[in-house]
Amino acid sequence: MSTPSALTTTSYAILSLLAVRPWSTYELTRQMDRSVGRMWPRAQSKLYEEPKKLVAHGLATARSEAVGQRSRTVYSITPEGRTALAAWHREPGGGPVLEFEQLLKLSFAEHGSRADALATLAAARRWAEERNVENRSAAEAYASGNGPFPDRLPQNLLVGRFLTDFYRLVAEWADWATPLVEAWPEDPAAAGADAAQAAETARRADW
Amino acid sequence: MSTPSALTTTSYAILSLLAVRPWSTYELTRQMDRSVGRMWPRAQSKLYEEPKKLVAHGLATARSEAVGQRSRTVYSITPEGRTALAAWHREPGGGPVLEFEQLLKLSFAEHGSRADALATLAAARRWAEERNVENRSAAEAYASGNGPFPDRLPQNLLVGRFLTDFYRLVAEWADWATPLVEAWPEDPAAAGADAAQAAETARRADW
DNA sequence: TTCTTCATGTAATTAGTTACATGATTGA
DNA sequence: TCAATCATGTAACTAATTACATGAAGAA
Repeated sequence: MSTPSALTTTSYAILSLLAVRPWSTYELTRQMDRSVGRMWPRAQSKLYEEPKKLVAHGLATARSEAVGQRSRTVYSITPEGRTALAAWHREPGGGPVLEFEQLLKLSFAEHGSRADALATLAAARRWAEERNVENRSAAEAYASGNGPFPDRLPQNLLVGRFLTDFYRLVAEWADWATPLVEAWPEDPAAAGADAAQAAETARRADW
Repeated sequence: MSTPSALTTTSYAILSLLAVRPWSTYELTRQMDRSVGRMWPRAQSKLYEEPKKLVAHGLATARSEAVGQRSRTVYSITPEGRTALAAWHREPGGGPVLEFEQLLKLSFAEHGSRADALATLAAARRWAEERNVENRSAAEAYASGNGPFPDRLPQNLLVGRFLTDFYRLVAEWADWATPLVEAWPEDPAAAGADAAQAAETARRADW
């Protein structure tokens, strides 16, 4: 039996959840969908693999429960797991990494039509609206004291504010960009520059 | 010889660059560092692989140039490549995907110390500052009409505004969060909720 | 009783990263 | 002429995704 592969940020994300309380794998996938996935998105199947690694490292234990005929696995953190988490928090941690395909397309809008660019902007706007719907419910629940894990409110506030402002940023950016693109000619390759907006953007970068 | 694997967003990112002008692979890596990498970050080595795939698909051609004793490869887009790009622009495109390890850590700050959390916030602040330095230069160059590819200014304006506002968001968020965390007790697990800030966050999600 | 959705997991594939290697160029 | 940096590329590895499979529970 070889040594298990090194822990990744994804491992620590799951270990962090286990430090709150024990979860079954399926419950972990739900949490990823809702909370952790907003800042560390991963596919479901990962969440069935990573806990096994945690167990191999001695940072978690697995318990099998019966649900009808089939079984499910519930994971719990160990004291060694808590030690590992504390060590992780002492390390720097990476800044935001953004992947934004729609922005990539707009960046090369001259190879598509103006209508394509407008559709892309509309999709980005919708994305922000959809994300904000659940986000708003969560924020309101917390504000009225009805959120889950009320003792974790101070931490959730930090996350909630960032995401709230991020969704807002996307929506406001799309609203700002749409009239600009509407003013383009049919062929974006022939679009002219908006000097005022370029100057304004430079001004906003000056802080 | 089997059919080459399907094109990914990364393929189209590179194809988009080739549509602007031919580039050597190394030049492509520079562009990724500077421009495209801000919204579609990929490792250098990818940029040596993907163009080969484009050639296999007939979307680009490779030409070998001599540089002293060694050779370098310069890639150009084909008419089929331009057609493929146009088709790509007609498809929806994904919304922003954010990976933010520092935020993940703060989200579970109760498993570290208050000092850890403050260090993480400071690192996020620095990250935003560093990104903004180059970003500001680019914005100012464009605003004064000295940017590269001046005919692409309208597109670059859309990207530039988003990134400018994003870096600003990170910095302002860190500035907002720091005094909150400073007010925590030594052990973040014992921190109390700031009801006013929770209410304000809910308000900001209301649009 | 059948259909749908919830719940649980595995297998195959791949996109992407890290690490390595080395020639060319330039400036001290 | 040596060191450092720029430039060019390959190989090995793995984290992550997509696709698949199937049992349980509840609704119609």
